[in-house]
Amino acid sequence: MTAQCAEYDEGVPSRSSTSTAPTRERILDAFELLLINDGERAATLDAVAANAQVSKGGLLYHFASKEALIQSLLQRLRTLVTEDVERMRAAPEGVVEYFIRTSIASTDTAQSALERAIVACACLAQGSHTDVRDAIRSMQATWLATITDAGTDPVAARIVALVGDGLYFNSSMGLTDETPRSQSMDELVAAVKQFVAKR
Amino acid sequence: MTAQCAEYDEGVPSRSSTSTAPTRERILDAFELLLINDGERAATLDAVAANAQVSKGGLLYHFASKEALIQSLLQRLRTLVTEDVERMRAAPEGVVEYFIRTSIASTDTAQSALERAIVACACLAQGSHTDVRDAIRSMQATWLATITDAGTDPVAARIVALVGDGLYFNSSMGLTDETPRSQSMDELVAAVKQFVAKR
DNA sequence: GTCTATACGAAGATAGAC
DNA sequence: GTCTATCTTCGTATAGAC
Repeated sequence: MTAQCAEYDEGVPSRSSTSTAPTRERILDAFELLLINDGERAATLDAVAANAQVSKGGLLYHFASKEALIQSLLQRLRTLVTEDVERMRAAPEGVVEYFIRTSIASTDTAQSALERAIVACACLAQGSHTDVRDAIRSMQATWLATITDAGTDPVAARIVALVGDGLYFNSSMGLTDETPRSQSMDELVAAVKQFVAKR
Repeated sequence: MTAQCAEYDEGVPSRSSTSTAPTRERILDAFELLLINDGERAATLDAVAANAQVSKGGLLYHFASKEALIQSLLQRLRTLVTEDVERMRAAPEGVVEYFIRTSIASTDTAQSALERAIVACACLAQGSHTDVRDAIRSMQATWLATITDAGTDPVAARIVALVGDGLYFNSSMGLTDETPRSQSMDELVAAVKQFVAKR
């Protein structure tokens, strides 16, 4: 195992994925963005291909079917969650603050890649994609465990987790103007931490 | 205005809407249930018609287009929210407890009708239905105002609202086995109330 | 690896019979 | 009010050229 895995310009599908990233990644990014911005219904193979700047045939060379596209997105989510939990465990500001702040749109590259994957998968989860739901449930379980492992009271941990879900719910459904470093976020974080400390 | 408005067997589309309710309501119920259980993609006119036990032509007599169907669902939501806020304001257990407990699947008829409408609309809101998003945002604003009007500290109110959103997020996305009177709900309510009281 | 062309079914909507 | 065609467009997927 050498130390490559260079990741290209990964995580920055800034301009509708007109990036120089390899086709496969560009397609996955386009799929993600379509799900986030326009919902499952709009994320058709045609639309994905157009946004990734390949033909439908080109897309289907990389992902043999729509199902394959979904599975790859799920795989991306799982990888990002694993990495995130490690950062969370190591966070100097503490697990709770890290969790709350990263529950809304971030400008940090690694973090926002995760958020995009989550919101995109949440869109798919509303349909009857059992495996997508399972992945999200498993992610939530991991978060909850990480919070309680850090010594947080179980009920408080549950509330923290729900606040995070609430933030995702809002961001998966249109504009939460909020940024992770806004004043209202600071107040929210302070209040939650105060609550957790008192239990 | 006489005191009819009998509502038929409204609010109980228990068995896939095989009810005796008038066709229009049966169709709307079927649309709602399809959105909830199988997502936006599955809620096609064909599927709605089949579940409401009318033909597609019959459906389109009552609702001239899919858009009309959506608008009627939105109207139903707005009506139910208005009624709910009145109940919330008058709730003997207090605004906060009422809000938290009614944020998950209820067996109460009036309450569950609202929940169904919300979850169904949340599914639609992921697409680019601007008006659906607006309706949900307005509903959230009303709730938040009701909580703060009851004397709750603004930051605490925001946390309460987020916990509610989190509960909806989970229930809009698959099984939260939770019931409004389970032990874990009692603990959750107690903890939230304790937090609110201390601010 | 990427494209064009095409098959085929599904989804929304219309027309008109009963 | 409700039904059965029928039309059209869209979405997924395949075949085969470059």
